[in-house]
Amino acid sequence: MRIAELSRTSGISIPTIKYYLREGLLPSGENTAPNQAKYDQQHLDRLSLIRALRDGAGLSISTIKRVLVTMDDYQPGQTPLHLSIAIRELGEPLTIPEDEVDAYQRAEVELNTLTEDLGWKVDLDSPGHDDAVRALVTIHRHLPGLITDSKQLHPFAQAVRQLAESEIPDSFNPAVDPEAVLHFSVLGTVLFEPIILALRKLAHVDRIRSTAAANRKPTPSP
Amino acid sequence: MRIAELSRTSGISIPTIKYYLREGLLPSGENTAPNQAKYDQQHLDRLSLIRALRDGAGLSISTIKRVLVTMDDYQPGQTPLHLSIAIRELGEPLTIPEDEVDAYQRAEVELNTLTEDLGWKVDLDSPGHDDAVRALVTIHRHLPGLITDSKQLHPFAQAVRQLAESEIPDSFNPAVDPEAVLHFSVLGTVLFEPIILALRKLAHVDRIRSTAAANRKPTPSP
DNA sequence: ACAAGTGGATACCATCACTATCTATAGTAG
DNA sequence: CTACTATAGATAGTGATGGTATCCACTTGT
Repeated sequence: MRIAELSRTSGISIPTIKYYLREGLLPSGENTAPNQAKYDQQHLDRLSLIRALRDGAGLSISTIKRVLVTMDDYQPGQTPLHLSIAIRELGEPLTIPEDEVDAYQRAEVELNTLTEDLGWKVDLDSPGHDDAVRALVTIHRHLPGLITDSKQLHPFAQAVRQLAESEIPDSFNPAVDPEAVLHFSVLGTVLFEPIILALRKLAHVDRIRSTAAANRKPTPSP
Repeated sequence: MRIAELSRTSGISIPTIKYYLREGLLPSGENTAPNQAKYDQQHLDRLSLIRALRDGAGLSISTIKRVLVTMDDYQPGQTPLHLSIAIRELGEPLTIPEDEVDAYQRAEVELNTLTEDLGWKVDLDSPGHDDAVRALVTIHRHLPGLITDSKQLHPFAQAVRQLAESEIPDSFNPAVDPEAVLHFSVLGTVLFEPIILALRKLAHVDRIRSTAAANRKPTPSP
């Protein structure tokens, strides 16, 4: 198909498609002449993936590019590691301002303690590691004293682990069609994020209403 | 204190402070002359809150403004409702493109079914409602057929509820210093979001490594 | 008296994610 | 063949965002 059809089918304007081509998010079509190229289903799929990453978690074009490049690196036979690497690219790489090295170091130690206490098999290269460190630093900066001991995070982290268990059942086996798993995992990681955050807010509301109702009855005369 | 000290203490440049003043995020200082004003601890607190909302969840200036304006509306005695309203402002208001009305309607029905099934006491005005609808629409668009029945989300939603329970203990009582609760709730909602998402990724890694290890042993000869 | 600091207004700037235009050429209907 | 539209690739422009920078007529501190 030619670019006009690609645009019509995907619902993305031609200038935008050209922009994605320039930025290296979309591979060029196969040239049939210096100013003619043909595109196929792969290009449609790629455009759909780009939009999903953008709409789902509002990823920037440069982050999407990193993810896609890593996904394209995939060679059959290297699944579990590669899957991690691709998902790690969803976060921004950690850059530590020189005047805050120790804040980051403390956060990193805190995170290591937490994951070791819980027995999680993760390491510094795992996706989420850098994001967690960054988030801990931000919390300590803006709510200092809230977390004085990483043990305080245990119930919280265990609840998040429950969440992960509900997403990845015991039967999960990445050996089945690794490429599909890669695609689905990246997309699932991103598309469920907003749902989690939204449901969390709803659960908070329910929780506050429930505890308020429960607290009202036992203490009718304060 | 004067603006130079406000800037030094908060670590935010004078032009940026003036920008926040212009945008209505920061109230003006008390004028002592046509070109002199004095600022106090409230302004420092406000600047810190602005940065927390920005750094924590990357909220836009306009969203932060909406949140702050709502928080400022607070009148003693109206806590639980007001708390909800302030937190609802953390999300973008829902605007439905006219050509997708039914996709949004279906998502809304799906969400209502889910919360009713689970017995959550929430309504259309609850914080998270609009975000959840938006997120469901995005999932259906990019992974059509993944969720055919809202019951599929039950384990997932229950896990999120566990999370909320770990954050809001049974003893939670908003009657104690409502203003502090408001401040803390808004900040907590935002600052824990990146931690949740990061820990989720780490939990995924652990889960995949664990299930991979478990699956390897029972099937030594495929 | 005078340098340094201030509030308020306005202009400017860099980044981001597109969007538009231009040119030389290719496909295509009559 | 002609006339027309479509195309690749290059370059330039746009609107929104989140600040910076400059200017002015003043105060303030010394």
